[in-house]
Amino acid sequence: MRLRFAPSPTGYLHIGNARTALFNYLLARKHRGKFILRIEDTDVLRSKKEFEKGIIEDLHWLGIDWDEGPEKGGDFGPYRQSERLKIYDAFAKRLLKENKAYHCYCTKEELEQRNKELLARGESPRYDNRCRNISDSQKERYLKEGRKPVIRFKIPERIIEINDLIRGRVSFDTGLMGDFIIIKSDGTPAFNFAVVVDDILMEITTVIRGEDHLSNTPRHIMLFEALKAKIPEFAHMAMTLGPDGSRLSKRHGATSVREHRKIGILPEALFNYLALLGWGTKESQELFTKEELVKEFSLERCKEGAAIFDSAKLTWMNGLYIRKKEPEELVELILPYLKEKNLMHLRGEPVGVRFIKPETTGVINVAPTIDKNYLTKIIVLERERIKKLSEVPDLIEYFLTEEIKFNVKALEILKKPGVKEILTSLRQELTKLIPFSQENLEKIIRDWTKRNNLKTKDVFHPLRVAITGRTIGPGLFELMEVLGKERVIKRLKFIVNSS
RNA sequence: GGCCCUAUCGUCUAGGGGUUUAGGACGGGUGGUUCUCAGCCAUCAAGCAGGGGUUCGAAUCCCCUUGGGGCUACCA
Repeated sequence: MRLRFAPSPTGYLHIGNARTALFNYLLARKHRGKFILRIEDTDVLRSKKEFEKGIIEDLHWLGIDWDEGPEKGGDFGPYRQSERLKIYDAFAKRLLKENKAYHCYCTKEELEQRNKELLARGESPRYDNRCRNISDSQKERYLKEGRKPVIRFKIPERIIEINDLIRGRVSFDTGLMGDFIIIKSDGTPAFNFAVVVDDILMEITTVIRGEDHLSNTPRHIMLFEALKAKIPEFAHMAMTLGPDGSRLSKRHGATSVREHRKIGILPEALFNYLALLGWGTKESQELFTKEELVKEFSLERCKEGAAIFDSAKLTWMNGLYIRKKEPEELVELILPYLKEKNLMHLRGEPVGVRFIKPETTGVINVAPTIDKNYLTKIIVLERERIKKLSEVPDLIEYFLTEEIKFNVKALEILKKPGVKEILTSLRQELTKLIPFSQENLEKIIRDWTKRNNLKTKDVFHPLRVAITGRTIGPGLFELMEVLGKERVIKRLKFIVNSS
């Protein structure tokens, strides 16, 4: 079994394409077949090397690997269509010779004009095959005019039936189609031709692709037949839609794998989530490891209807995977985000984290160095609140800056009558405390609260706000222990002394 | 316009003629745990697009309508 994923490097890896790649990958691995990456870069204008690189990186990041491909090599290469131009040319010549294709001299403008007229008359816009039997003199005249011909495939009129692995029998009447272009006037192959030639030569046995290619499949089948090649099996998977049910596009937010990676979605989460889009098990299982998916996946269980990409569910799943990670690993994953927000400063090995003032620009105001140990402790406290890695800097900022910011709600709480007195008294109590441990803190603060006939709520909350600047966060005592005596006292002092 | 695909809670889905008062998950509501948030636990609301058939019986099979998507490009 040989499967392939054939992206066009005209942009970064789209979520929908990533899902196509994933399904191909899963099936290939399940059946211990070969998975091939082929770059369809015949659109010279839009294709960019940078995107090819990006797609390869993103696939790897997602956890998808392949057996043959442009960087990897293989016995069926080259795997970049731009490097196979001679091959397409030879196949086109063969069709020409066998009278299964012909040169067409119509210009883009002429075609456009004719289609417009057809449409105006209420007829179907399509090529009228007029160059099929063009005379030699006419041909010469066109050539003299400087027209560059395209090569069109001569469509045999008949009914073509596809036995799609996902949607069953689908039939098309080729009599309704016009002869289509296989070689463009610049000599490069049209998509419909290049795919077929490549799938033949790369001995692809199963083609899994998006439903947008279903209507192209009869054209492909005609070409396979004309070239006397074995026709592969086809499976057309339903499209991935945006929240409003239209095609997933930029206006729906993050649509590329890269963007998701950037906002801190874990590859395992995206992998798992994507698999669930248009596929599911009898048990409606939600969480799968890669190995489980390879084992469980099947085309028979793919849904025919399109699926809407739900980022809320992805986010939920991401939180789940984050909570499953070891704190040490999470710290490593978070480092780039902290760096980006200027919340840490990397220096040599091992990586050290230093305090800096949040609004520092230019010269970094060096503060006490803290290490990954400290970060790990922080992450342990905050882990269950993390949904995306990009949220972490904001979540843990008050652990990493000397001066903390107070939000509006926090300020309101600090302004309440009696709060300052409570904090003043509490500060004295805490100054004496050794060791500054969670257990110790809880005991002494609870005792103090009881002794003063106060409700825990009226003590704990202001205390939290005073030392973190915010009303939400991890458990108060564990938070205080991690923050450390020095910082806690300093922050309390700041509040108490301010008017 | 023509052709093709498609349709179960807001979303992802289970269901493939009777076992279904249509199950699970996300999201939402409520309650509990708790200084807060998150998490966890409990709980609630929410759906077979509409209309015809077939059948003793239909979410499940067929047809039509409607909605959505795709192809109809010298894009892929």
